[in-house]
Amino acid sequence: MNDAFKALSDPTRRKILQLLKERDLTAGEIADQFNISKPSISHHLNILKQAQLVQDERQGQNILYSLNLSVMQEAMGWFLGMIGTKGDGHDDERK
Amino acid sequence: MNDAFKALSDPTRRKILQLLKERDLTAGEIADQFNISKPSISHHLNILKQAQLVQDERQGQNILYSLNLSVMQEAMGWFLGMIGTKGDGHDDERK
DNA sequence: CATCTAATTAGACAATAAGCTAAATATTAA
DNA sequence: TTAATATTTAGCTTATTGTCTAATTAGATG
Repeated sequence: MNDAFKALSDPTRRKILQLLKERDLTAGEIADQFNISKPSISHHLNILKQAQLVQDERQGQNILYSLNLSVMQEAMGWFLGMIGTKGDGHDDERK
Repeated sequence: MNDAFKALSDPTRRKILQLLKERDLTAGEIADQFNISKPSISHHLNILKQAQLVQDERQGQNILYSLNLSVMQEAMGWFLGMIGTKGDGHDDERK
């Protein structure tokens, strides 16, 4: 979960996720969208993979990346908890 | 928005936000919850303030911090967009 | 005004992270 | 098996970040 937040803190990685939202892409197709060297993109992809935000699958010469939404949903749960009723779970706010 | 994601990437700062969810706290009260020096906490608070995730208000000798949920809601919007229908907005997926 | 408390600012330092080039691995194809 | 393509791994450099101590600012109080 901490890995996910760390991974999401980089704008390049967030953009990669947005690209993968449209469709699955190979490492090369992803790299083509950025002015960043392929090894650097590979590194970003690895960080996203560690955080379980993406999955990869070799398809012949290519490696196809796809979104893994389950961790993203977890992260969203964190926000929901944060936005929920102020003070929930501790103080007694009943009227 | 990028500042918000950056701010959220640190576990100490996320914990600060969770404390503030329960109730508004002074800088000192926040610092008391951590094994980290006051200046370091002050720095974290400043990052949260830059990201507009918290607000501060001086009250006499103390400075009271409180959550600002609007940016958090924006960030959650990002997740909602990500979790929404795959490929939305670009490919034609009508059946 | 002198002093005490609360909090921040300044400056230093070690660890982390993002980027690059060059080299290595894996797969396909000639 | 040699060559070509796709991707990753290794190693390095620079920038950013989290932490600390010491010094400063701001308000409250004797």
